[in-house]
Amino acid sequence: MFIGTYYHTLDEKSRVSVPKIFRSELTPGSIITKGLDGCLFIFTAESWSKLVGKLETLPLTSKPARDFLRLLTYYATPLDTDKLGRTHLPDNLIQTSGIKKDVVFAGALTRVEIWDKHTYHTYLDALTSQESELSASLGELGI
Amino acid sequence: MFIGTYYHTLDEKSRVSVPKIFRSELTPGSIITKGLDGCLFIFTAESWSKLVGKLETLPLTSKPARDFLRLLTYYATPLDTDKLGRTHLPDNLIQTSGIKKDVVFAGALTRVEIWDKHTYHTYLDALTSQESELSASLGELGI
DNA sequence: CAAATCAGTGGGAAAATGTGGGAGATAGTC
DNA sequence: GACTATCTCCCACATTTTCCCACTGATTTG
Repeated sequence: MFIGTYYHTLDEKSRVSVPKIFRSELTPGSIITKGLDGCLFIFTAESWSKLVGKLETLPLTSKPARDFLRLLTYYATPLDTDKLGRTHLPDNLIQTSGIKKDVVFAGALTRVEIWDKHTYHTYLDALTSQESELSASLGELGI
Repeated sequence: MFIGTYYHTLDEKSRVSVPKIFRSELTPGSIITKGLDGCLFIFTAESWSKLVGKLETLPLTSKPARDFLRLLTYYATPLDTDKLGRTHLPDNLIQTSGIKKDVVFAGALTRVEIWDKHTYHTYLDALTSQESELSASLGELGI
């Protein structure tokens, strides 16, 4: 289970430290790819294969299904870290997420999300102002 | 069952003592996260895992679902205490709750709530003046 | 009323983590 | 075949975090 928010920096070699407490769960086989709302997703091997299982059932004839599948798979790359727990971010992932230097890792239960710091705060500010509407609408889910 | 109100102070290292009588129920696995109305929630391990079970069923494709999930998980952090019963509050929780130095722990049956002292009193004053309207609207809930 | 114990606060030291830089190896090109 | 550029691995330093100890104030008991 991934929770919490952690700040790190991208160095000149496009390396970034994976937060220490996430490492034990992000075993080899984890996949990093383009996410939704402007962030990147890191899936564990397990949650990735669950997602792939669902994607494979989508009909080839549905354009939104093809688009969604491509978004996830085109950008996907294995997450491998060096001895000190840093991973290399490919250029296409850096560009699509708008990551500059300051990076935010945020836990979202089954996945880790990576944000550019500025994008993250913009997103979170918007979220906070919708807080009451959100909690009201999800009260309907029995939460 | 958590009841009562207790005052403590945040030190320069962002540590705060958990009220003694709450500790036995706040076993390892308890989670602090952003609450509603400006306070923080401490969930017991049990109530948190119930919540997680529901959150994990939310579809990845729903924007409101992603938003709500992030609101809860991004701010979440394990409540672990040092040998003297203090816990560390991460910066994002301090900022979002407006906690300065004086902190209020308040029991709310299944959870503990943490307030900035000033925010707490402002909230409570407003509450007191609405008492009669409140009791009226609660009639609708069958209480 | 006094003494002792317990809870809360503050500070200091040691360990661990994050960041930057450098060296070596590999691959591609001229 | 050699040179250059890129990528990967490794090491060291600095900062942050965590653990431990001591003091103060309050409450309870003898």
